Amino acid sequence: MPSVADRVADELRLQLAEGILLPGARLTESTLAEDLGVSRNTVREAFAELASERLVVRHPNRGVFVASLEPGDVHDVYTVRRSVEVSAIRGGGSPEAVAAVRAAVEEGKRAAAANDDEGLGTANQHFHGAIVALAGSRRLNTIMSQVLAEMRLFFHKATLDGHFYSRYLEDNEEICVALEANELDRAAELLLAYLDRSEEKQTEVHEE
Amino acid sequence: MPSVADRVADELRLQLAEGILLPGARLTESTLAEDLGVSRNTVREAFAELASERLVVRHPNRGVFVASLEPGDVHDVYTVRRSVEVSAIRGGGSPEAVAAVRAAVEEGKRAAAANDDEGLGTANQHFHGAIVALAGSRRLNTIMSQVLAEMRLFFHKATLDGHFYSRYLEDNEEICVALEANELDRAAELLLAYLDRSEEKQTEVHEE
DNA sequence: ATGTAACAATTGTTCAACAATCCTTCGATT
DNA sequence: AATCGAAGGATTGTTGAACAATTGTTACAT
Repeated sequence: MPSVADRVADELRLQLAEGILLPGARLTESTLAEDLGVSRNTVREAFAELASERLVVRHPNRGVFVASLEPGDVHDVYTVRRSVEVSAIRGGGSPEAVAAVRAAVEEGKRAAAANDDEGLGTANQHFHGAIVALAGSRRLNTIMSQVLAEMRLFFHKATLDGHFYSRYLEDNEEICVALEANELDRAAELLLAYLDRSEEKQTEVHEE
Repeated sequence: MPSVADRVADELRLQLAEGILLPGARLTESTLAEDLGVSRNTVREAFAELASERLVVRHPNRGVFVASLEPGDVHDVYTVRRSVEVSAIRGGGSPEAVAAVRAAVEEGKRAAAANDDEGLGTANQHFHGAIVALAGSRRLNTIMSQVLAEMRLFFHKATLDGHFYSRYLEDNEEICVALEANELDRAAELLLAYLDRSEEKQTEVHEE
């Protein structure tokens, strides 16, 4: 029984992830309300949700816009990821949580075998989500899922690039193996190196 | 010129931190709107803000309530803190950022000298905020300030306890010295130990 | 070209209404 | 007496319309 505002927010989140709404685009309350068949007030509540997730930015008296990456934001996002993911993997995790990481790795392999680029991307996100889930913290999980949502929004082009994830598969496998062997320091190092490399790539892609 | 909704949210945040609104208390839209002289819709927007900060919980069709600690939440909050604070201190930081940490330590000493318990508490929060600020990440900073707001809400009683922070002063000093000497691993260890001890204490206090 | 005054469009906020949902009270039934 | 269920009241969820405040733009005068 999700509320109408929640469904509006979900719809927008979807369109943001799909790249239908591009960064910088303006979201006008009245037209959105009409298009979705809801009231302006409801749209506003949805905006409040999305703004709290940084998917959308409010310019007072000017309107809300799809969030766009400012210089330094790529680094900022990766700073959060390094903090959250590395500490999570350092703490190990329950066998089920580790199994979830493994499952994400396999999901990625299947997607690669099927030449499913989009599947590869979501599998990668599942992988990193599973890493954070190792910590078993509700709050860390929501932090991570918000960061991932931001990345979907910003790096949409990059994820469309086919072999962008190609290398990641082996990385994830290696990290997962280390994790399963309980070599946590090594796993953390690998993950950190991965994140640094990934940041570098994303920074390149985003400079144009 | 903050919006009305923002001011309502600020007012509520204040009352939450002050302990005027206690965990579990119900916040009725209509009465709040009347008391603050604003519209129900505006109150709702403020609620959306606070809910995104976990200061308040929405029970659909039932109303919003001041967030209350469920079993495991103390541990959860400290899991976030360990993740964010420890990684931040491990990365060192600019001289100005380190100076800010030092300033928070001195602020705490002054408060202790003046027997100002409340000042001791806020100084401690400044200290940990400054630690996270070492990382120079906007997102980590907002995450931390939300966590601190949660702690203010939950542990209000504890902060009223005078010598609750007494030991913390020396801890902070020691951590700060290690940081200033650029002994980052040692500083991280000290901080981690501090957090573990703090969690233990808070857990005790909260079990009644 | 520059500044300014009117103008249109959009947001911020209020108000009033109504449907949907929840909680309680009060019976009715067994 | 206890249980169940049906009204009743209260509050939330959502709508629609209105208006003030602010911004951006256009047209005009200098």
